[in-house]
Amino acid sequence: MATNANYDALREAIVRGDIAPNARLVEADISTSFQMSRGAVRTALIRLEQEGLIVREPHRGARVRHVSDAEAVEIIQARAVLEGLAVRQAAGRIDESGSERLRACLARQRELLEVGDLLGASDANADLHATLLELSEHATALRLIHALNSQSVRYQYRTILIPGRSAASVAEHTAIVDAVIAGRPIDAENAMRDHLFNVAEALQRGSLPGGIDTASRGVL
Amino acid sequence: MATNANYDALREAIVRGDIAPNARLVEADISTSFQMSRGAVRTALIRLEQEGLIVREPHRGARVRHVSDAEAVEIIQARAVLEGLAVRQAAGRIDESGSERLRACLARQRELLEVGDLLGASDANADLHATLLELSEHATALRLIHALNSQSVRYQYRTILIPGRSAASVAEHTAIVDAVIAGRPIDAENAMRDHLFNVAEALQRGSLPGGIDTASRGVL
DNA sequence: TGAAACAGAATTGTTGACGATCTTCCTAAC
DNA sequence: GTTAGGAAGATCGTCAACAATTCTGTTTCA
Repeated sequence: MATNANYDALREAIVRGDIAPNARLVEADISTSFQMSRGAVRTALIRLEQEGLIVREPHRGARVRHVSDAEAVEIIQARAVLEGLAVRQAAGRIDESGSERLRACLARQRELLEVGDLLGASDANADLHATLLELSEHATALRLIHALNSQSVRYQYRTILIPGRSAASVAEHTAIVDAVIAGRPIDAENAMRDHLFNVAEALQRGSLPGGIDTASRGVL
Repeated sequence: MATNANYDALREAIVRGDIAPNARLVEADISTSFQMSRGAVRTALIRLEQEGLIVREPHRGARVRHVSDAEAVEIIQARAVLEGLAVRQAAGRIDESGSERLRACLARQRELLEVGDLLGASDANADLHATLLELSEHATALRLIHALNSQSVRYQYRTILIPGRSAASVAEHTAIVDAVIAGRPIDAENAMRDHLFNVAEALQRGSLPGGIDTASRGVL
């Protein structure tokens, strides 16, 4: 279906930050630039509003929703408990092939950090989290976390730029993976919670380099 | 705006279970029975699909999504960790008026249970949880929990019917409220988690009275 | 100069009709 | 009796036009 493909394209553009926050989304403009009918644009905007990615005011059009720093902290906290739940379940059903995948993710992230490739390390970080979630097979947690991630991509990878966080990040991830592979659900959950609450605290402390909407876009 | 009111009406009808699960939702039918244009019905269905309340198949109409027992367990687990997060924050910012409201909720539930009014106790239960969430002021957790509740209302209050759960429920709720009022975040979170994970376990054990889609509808 | 009122443009919201696609049922051939 | 084929009905998806509302720029008056 062409409509769904176009919807994904528009969604990606918003999530990736190609469209500036608070910028107006005029239906006619999107219609032309994404080559879809205005009706399709309308349904896409309704879905995006329900997903929390944009806000629509009556007769005033849609804007991409601006996520404040405080809200970003809330989102990471919610991720912390949900991903904790997920890895707890993952630790209960881990097998050899899953263990291998996790070890590979971890090794890759460690290599990239040693080379100083923060961009690559961020991607590896995302891969590791995604792999853990996939192995958990907790569909509900997965769905919620995915939605949360979409809303806060701009904040997603900034924390690794904080001096000292990258080393801590590797240690924390290692603890998580070890606990999951060893089949210790409680430890896995606590490790994941500690990890993400640390990230939230770092974000809350505001010791973040660069501007949010300009400098970090596309770089992270 | 009339459209939003109609949307809420349709949403309520689905959430309350007035429309049977897996029943077909034809746009034209809804259009007549709810006295709204087909366009309005369309937007409402799109929103409801994004909320996870219905599924829409191309050219085959919409159905209210059937939530399996396994999925209901997942939903309660997710609620457990999210409400845990919320009460943790609530315990950090509780004041005298909030404490009073919580004590009132608890007292009411206890009274109703002593009288044997399970229906009323269920409502009081919901009130207590809602009050706790409101006091937490954690907008993100609140939003997610609200969405989860909508998807699993049919399972929401069944657990209190399990022999012995009602007494346990009161004890668990008392522990939560005590910890929040005393300003002990960790204890509050653990108490809430224990409470809801107990509910999840009871549900998982399958020791539930009555059928899901017939007997319990409207009774709980 | 500044503010209020007005007109025009721009944008969203709504409606109705038409086409596309799926389902169902009937018929006919084997 | 069973199955393949097709026609009719039902339903969703799309489109264009119109109505309602908001925004913007200009004019006028104090």
